[in-house]
Amino acid sequence: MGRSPCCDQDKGVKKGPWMPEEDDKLTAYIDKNGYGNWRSLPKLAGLNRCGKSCRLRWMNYLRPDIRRGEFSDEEESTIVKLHALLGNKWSKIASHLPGRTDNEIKNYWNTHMRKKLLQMGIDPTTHEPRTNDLSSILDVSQILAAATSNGQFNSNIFNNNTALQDLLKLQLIHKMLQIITPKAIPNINGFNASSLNPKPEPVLNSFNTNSVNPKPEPAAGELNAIDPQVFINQSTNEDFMPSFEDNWDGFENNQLPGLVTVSQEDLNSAKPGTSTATEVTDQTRAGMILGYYGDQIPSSGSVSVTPETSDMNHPGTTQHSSGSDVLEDWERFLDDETSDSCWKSFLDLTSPTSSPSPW
DNA sequence: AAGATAATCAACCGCCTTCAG
DNA sequence: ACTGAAGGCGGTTGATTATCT
Repeated sequence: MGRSPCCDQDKGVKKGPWMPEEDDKLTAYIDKNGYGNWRSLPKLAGLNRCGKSCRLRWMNYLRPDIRRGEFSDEEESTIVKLHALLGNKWSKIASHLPGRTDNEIKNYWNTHMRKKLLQMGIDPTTHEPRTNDLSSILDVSQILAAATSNGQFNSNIFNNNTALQDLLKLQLIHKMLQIITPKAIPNINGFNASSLNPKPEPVLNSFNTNSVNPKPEPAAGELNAIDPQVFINQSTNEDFMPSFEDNWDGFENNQLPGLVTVSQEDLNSAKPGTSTATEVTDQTRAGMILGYYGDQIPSSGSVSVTPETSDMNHPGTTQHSSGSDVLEDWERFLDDETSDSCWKSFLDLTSPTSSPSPW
């Protein structure tokens, strides 16, 4: 026969918030005896609680190695990247953040980081640009036109302008995808400055630009006359972002690294309107992440450079083979602090040399 | 100042996997 | 090999606190 029931004495066990005395009892018991059998622990510790409840309380709040307080930029960065890779695998994400619990990370994600990504125009579930609101993403050429008045690039507009930096990154990613699959990724022609205002979002899937942006859009002809100060003034994201100038040299000299492709199947599954959160598999997600965030393909495992299948228009394009190894490779890549490149510092939002960091 | 609304987060619920019997 | 409890996990709830009107 199997074991006896865990909480068959559940009738009458206390629920709800823990009292300090209960915490003391649980801590004292575990300090003295350790834990191993949560089922029998409450009785032995003199607690009228379910074993599960004791475990949760200990794991999430009483453990001595728990780290409380604000999440650092570095922690945010790790969470974003791991969430992009793993999805809502909070315990796995927590294992990369010493002292943080899955519950805390989950709460933090749902209350803070989801909003942040939405404000940046990124779908927090898929980590893709929200292509059903592409009008909110600027065309990089227009930004550059605004920044190069008098024929000279004015890098000052990028300083302390985190929203603009976000948009530049998004735009670059978008252009990459356009190059890879021009049919799947529509052009971005419209621009609405008011959409830069972080606002509470309506239901994501029924997002309607007009519903959030009551102001009239500028005429098409006005696009090239955008005053950069508009963006600066409208930016309310005052935290994070490495300096754009740190990454500008290579970009300015057209020294972008080779693009990273994903399979057509991956891209098809990621097309707007054809994929849902549950339909995006880990492998697809890994492929998209490699395309979005990475230029450095892990040297081992299933990922390899395959020139014969690469886009000849974009030397250096690499292709990954699908497989669960990709996830492991990518995890190793995330842990590899020695990797460094234009893309890493540009798209990797946690450049350790830049502080503060967005994530 | 008071009520309404939004944000936060501790804790519960129920499902899934592992493993003891 | 099978059964079923224990442990683990992710989704959700609801109480509390903060902010807005």
